[in-house]
Amino acid sequence: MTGLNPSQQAIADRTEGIIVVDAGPGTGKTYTVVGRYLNIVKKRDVKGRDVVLLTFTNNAAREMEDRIRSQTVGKVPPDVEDKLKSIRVSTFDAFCLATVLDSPQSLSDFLGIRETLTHGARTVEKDSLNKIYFRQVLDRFLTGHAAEYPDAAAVASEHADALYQVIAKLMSRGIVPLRRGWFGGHDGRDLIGDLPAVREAVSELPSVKKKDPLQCPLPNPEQYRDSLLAAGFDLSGTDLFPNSLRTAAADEDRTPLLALVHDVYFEFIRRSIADDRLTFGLTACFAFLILYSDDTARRRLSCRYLMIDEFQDTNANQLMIGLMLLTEPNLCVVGDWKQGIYSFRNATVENILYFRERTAALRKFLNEDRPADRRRVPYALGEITELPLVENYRSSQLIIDAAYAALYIPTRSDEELDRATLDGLVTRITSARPAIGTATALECVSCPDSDSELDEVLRTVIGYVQHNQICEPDGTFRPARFADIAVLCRKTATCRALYDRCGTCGVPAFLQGDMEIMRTREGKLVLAWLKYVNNDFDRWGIVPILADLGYPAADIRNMIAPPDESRRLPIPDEVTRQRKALRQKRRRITDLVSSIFAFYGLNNDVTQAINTVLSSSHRNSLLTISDLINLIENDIATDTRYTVDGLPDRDAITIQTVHSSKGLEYPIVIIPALDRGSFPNTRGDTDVYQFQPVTGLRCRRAVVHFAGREQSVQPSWQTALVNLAFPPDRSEERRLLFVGISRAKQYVTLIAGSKPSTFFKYYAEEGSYPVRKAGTVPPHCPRLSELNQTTPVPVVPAFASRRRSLGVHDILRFGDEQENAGSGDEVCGKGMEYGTQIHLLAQKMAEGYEPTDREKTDYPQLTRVAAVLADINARHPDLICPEIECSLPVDGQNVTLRGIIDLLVVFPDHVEIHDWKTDVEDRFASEYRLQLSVYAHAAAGFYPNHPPVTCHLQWLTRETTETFTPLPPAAIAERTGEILAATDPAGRA
DNA sequence: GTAATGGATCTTTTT
DNA sequence: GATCCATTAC
Repeated sequence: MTGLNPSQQAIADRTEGIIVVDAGPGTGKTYTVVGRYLNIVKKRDVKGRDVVLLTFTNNAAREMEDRIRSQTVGKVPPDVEDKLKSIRVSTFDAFCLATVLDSPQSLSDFLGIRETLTHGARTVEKDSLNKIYFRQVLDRFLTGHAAEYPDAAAVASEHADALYQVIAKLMSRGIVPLRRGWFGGHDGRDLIGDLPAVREAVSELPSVKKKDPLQCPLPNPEQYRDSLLAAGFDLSGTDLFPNSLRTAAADEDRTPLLALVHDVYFEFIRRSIADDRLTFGLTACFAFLILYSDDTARRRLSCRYLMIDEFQDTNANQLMIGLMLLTEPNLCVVGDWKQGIYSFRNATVENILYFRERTAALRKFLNEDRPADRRRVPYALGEITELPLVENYRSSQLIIDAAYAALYIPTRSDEELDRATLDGLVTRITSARPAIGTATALECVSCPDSDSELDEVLRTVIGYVQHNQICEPDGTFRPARFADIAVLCRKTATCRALYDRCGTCGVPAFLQGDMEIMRTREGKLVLAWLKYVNNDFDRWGIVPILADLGYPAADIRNMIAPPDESRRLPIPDEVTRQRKALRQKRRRITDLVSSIFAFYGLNNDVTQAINTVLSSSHRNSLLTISDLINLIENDIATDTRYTVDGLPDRDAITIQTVHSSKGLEYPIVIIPALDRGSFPNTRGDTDVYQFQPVTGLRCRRAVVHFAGREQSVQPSWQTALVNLAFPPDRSEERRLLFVGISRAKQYVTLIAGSKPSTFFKYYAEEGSYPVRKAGTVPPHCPRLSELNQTTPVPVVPAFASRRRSLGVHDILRFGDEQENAGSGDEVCGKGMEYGTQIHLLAQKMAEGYEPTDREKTDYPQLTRVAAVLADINARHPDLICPEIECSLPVDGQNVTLRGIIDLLVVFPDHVEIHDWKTDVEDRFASEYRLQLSVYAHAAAGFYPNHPPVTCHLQWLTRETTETFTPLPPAAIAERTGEILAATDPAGRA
């Protein structure tokens, strides 16, 4: 490969041995990895299968593979091209899942569990569902065993989520419960921690200067009064022996806690295996255990060369997997500890920072029980070479230096950072973009309050677009566009607020990442209109609508509830007219929602997402407006997030979190809300269960027994005291700022509100960066208010090129007979709740669940479900898959249909689609046939050989099955076209 | 002058 | 719960 710079070339050329690559931002990491990969594959004695490349995201894996292909097709000898057919590039998750499904028996053998995972094992990605599942496991377990750990069980049942989290943390470190005792973590000793070190740290806490009576280093000692008294400390005198208190905290007896965590953890694993239910964490942990315990499986999956990308995002478990995978010491890890921002996912930058020590220790652990000829890591680590990438092809030197400065800023006034240590860890990089010249700056803007902060962001955006020049890779300049600008926020809430402001001010923007879309302006407008349309008497539903239209608060009050009738104002015509129009659509929900957005001229990423969510939420039952209102309110209440994928197909700024900006680059970056408490976030760990190698496993809550047999769960003074001696590490916040600033090529604006954080103050006060006055308009820049009027709102061009996503239900027609919904065609006349419940139970039954008698009584249709499932099982299918999402691109239309198949059954020679229908009558049968046909064609697409697919309408109430072959794709395309013509605003125009 | 104290304010990130 | 900051105490 040509075009590699010397530091890149050195890495690509060193194909053997163990290499740690420090790849700073914008240094051409992917390029180098691909070059190195090809150099390895070109070797005569290397087969395609010998090389493995592991990444974290599907995108990264795909990009690596694409780049490898594009650089080789027709450019390398045929034998090399041949090797690339067996290329092994995958994500950690995918690799681990394959490993687990490869040898499920070894896993059960190792753990001593009777049950085994089957090929039908499914990964549940949604963490909220996993927490619910864990809670069930915990509750069931405690029912029989709570008495064995009296106090610990009481705390656990109150804090199931926290227990789940700490167990996930243990998994990521390869600490696993065996039937007896622990595996990994020095046979569980890590859970106790390094007691001498804890004792010493606690005893070195600053001496007590505070007044009596509680001579105790704890802040707010009063809240521990009860537990200290219960623990036998004498609080009567002025002198409370601080030293004995300290030792007692360090040496707290945690035997019951450890026993409980062990047993619940083991039970969670056992039940997950029995239920064929995986999480990301379990899969990774299981893959590790299989590679550890099954020599054959390890050899089968092994490789001679391994490269791991984004190595700063790995955890101990993944590093061990990597070490065991290799048969030779040819490991290349690539990453940048300065961009390690995923500790909440249990990643640890120590893997790359202290690579030498960690690999040596892990290798020792993995080999210690084995003779020399049967080692799991069968090679010596040998020399470990550290090779940095030092040339940055993205940013100006000014930006690079500003980013590096972030790593040295204290997060609170008394935090002391050791400059020398940091200097030792930091590899400096230099800008290789001289063409940028002086067209680069970092400026600071301080605002009086957080509301004007949003305006300031927009003002800054407009200033950039009007005045700044962007340096193209070839060195030429052109005027800046909206699309050159990214606003990177610490919190999603800020992203959302900003997006809303862009909407009202007419600045084109798209929101990226997982967002609480129901809390956006769009979401709130839908909710307000639905309420207003749904209920004549809900006068207050109209308030947000009027406010959004810009009516003054006083006028609104006089429209809704005037202090006296003489002041009453009429509801504006535009609103009543719209309400009337919407009321006529109240039976066509999707149409209704689209009309609401059309009223505002809104058609964007968020409206798309809301449309998809709302239309896919109704299943075969019909959705009422009340159902939708409930759904939205529930989503708001539970902070539900949905993925908004904005395609940058128009000139708009990007709004996203700093986290999701990793790996991306923009000419201009604005980082707002550098406010105290927010960025850096100073909220400490409040998880009830905590685990760190030094302090071990501890719990922040304890049961306090009062004299009179009463008891209650209170903060644990022991844990509080220990934590006081180990202040929280906020270096990740610095790295986050590093990531944010280093996304920029030329310009950065930092914005803070009335209480700027230490981060902001550093740049504004200590650096030599320009400070712009808030509210002042940059020269030549029109005032925002003027801009509001002169810029046509909305600045939303047609979305013709955009691929639309429709729910399958959107293309179904249920006719106007639905006016009678609730009496006739609504599922058994019992509403959506009923139908949803049956689907939920049917799903669980397909997974082996036996409904309770109560459920059988409440839902008589379940008998039919059981019969259908029994029939399916009797025919020995390869796979039964309930509730699987599918999507079908429609030929000739720029549309993808999405839906959820109730039950997908795979046989060796054909595939069946089953759908539960609870309708009393079959009047919608033809629509349902269309629905299942969509599923059928989507399912056929899963399989490369396109097996024949049959559809089965399961009429549960009528106790019949209707089997048919799917309608042709043309029928689906025709209907989709009709629906689009009727609802697409562009089509009408 | 320093040290203690109370009040106000903030409260994530998601393959 | 952690942090900063203004106020109070001496």
